[in-house]
Amino acid sequence: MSSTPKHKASTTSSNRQDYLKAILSLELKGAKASTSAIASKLNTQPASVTGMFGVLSNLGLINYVPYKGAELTSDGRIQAISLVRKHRLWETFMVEKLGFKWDEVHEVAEQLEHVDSEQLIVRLDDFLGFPRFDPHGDPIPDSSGNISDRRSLVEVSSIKVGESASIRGVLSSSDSFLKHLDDLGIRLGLVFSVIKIYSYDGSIQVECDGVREVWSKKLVEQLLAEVK
Amino acid sequence: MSSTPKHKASTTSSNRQDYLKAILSLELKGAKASTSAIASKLNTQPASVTGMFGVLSNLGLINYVPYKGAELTSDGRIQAISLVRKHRLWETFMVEKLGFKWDEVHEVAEQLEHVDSEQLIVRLDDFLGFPRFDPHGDPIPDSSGNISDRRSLVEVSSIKVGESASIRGVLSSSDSFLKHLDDLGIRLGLVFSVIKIYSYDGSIQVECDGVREVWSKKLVEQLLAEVK
DNA sequence: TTAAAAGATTAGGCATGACTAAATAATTAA
DNA sequence: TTAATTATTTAGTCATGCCTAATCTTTTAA
Ligand SMILES: [Mn+2]
Ligand SMILES: [Mn+2]
Ligand SMILES: [Mn+2]
Ligand SMILES: [Mn+2]
Repeated sequence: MSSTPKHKASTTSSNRQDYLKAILSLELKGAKASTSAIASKLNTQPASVTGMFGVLSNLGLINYVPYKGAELTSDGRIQAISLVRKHRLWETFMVEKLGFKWDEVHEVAEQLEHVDSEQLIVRLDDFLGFPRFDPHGDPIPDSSGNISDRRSLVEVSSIKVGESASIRGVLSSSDSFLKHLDDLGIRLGLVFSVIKIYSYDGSIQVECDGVREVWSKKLVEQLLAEVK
Repeated sequence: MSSTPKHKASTTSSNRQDYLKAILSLELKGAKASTSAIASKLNTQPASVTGMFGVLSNLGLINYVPYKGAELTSDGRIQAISLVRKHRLWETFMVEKLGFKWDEVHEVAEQLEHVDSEQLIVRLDDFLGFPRFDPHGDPIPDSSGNISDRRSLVEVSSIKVGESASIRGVLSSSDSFLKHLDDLGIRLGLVFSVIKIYSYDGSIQVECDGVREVWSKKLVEQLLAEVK
């Protein structure tokens, strides 16, 4: 039992961690981490971001030039990537082990990612079988911070006849879509092979567990898979 | 992604939750929640506790009379018990699913307990099979806040010949003790029956999975079990 | 090339919680 | 019953972060 400031004096508060993560996500998109961009991502005000940029800069986590935005230093990048790793592992845990839907886990992971324990993540990763992608198809950085390329996942609609693949993620999280997946028994990790492609309407015939089914074009355009 | 104050405006900050939990733990021991007692539990100063007592009192979570200490209101009690429930479920998760030792989980649970999601706990409880005791033998409050009596656990040393029981907790968390349990293959949930009690040295012969072993007096005095 | 618009920073505050030192109650011992 | 000791509260600060309004900079458009 201990009050908040004591919970293992982590180097960086959960607040600051979220800023680093927000900066990383912009950098990965090739966008500049301006105060207004970060403010809108974090639901805060540009003036507050300016203040935090000063703090993070003093901590050596970003390079900040007034009016020019922020860039992660290698220290800051390491922390941001570690946060992303935790976030995605927790999302995977919630979906794979606790039975949450793909669209229900983000907010909670946003909290869980800040739990400070190296061992917890090492063991969680192991428990989950070292997953490489989260339930949304986003890559999970490994313990050294390497992020595999999301592009190694493809839309199911682009898989060739005869190829086998496993479902790894989704591009939409609408209720109706997730419900439809449920109805069809399509879940993360499902292995299937493409038997036939119907050019008439873009639907495809697949085989899963020895059973053949047809998936519509609309469906397979929203599904991500890893080809074997 | 969102900055701390946004993480789902929980009614009570994690800080305040820890205060409520500290007060509960004193009340359960029949002790008074004085500012100095709470301060020492939370590693803070009595003056800080006085301040927080004012806040919690205004929120209707405690009754506070200056110089007389604090008492939980029924609202405060509900919140404190809910926190204890989360804490113990997370400890159980870490030990049973992630393979942590019994003495390694408290600090991390101290953080995890503050993750704010009703569903997360409902599903975690289910995933764990609705455990009634945590790895330390402490009862896990159910979702209505009922706490079963810890006294329904007994020291293994007090079990009669012919009775069956399952290991539910420990009274010590010393490294050497936990290591010894490991060596003997004694783990949470292990089912055994008492075959013989040796009055000479207080050791007992037990049968687990059809195999007979002898456990020393020192060992069985530190082990808690639930008799069938 | 300059004026308006958009973007960013500073200034001045506020809320939460913590800390130290000083003042005040409540206990305990004489 | 009084004096000393111990416990608690108050007063005055500090650090984090957030907010609004005002004041720059930088861009964009005339
Ligand atoms: Mn997410
Ligand atoms: Mn977060
Ligand atoms: Mn806690
Ligand atoms: Mn415990």
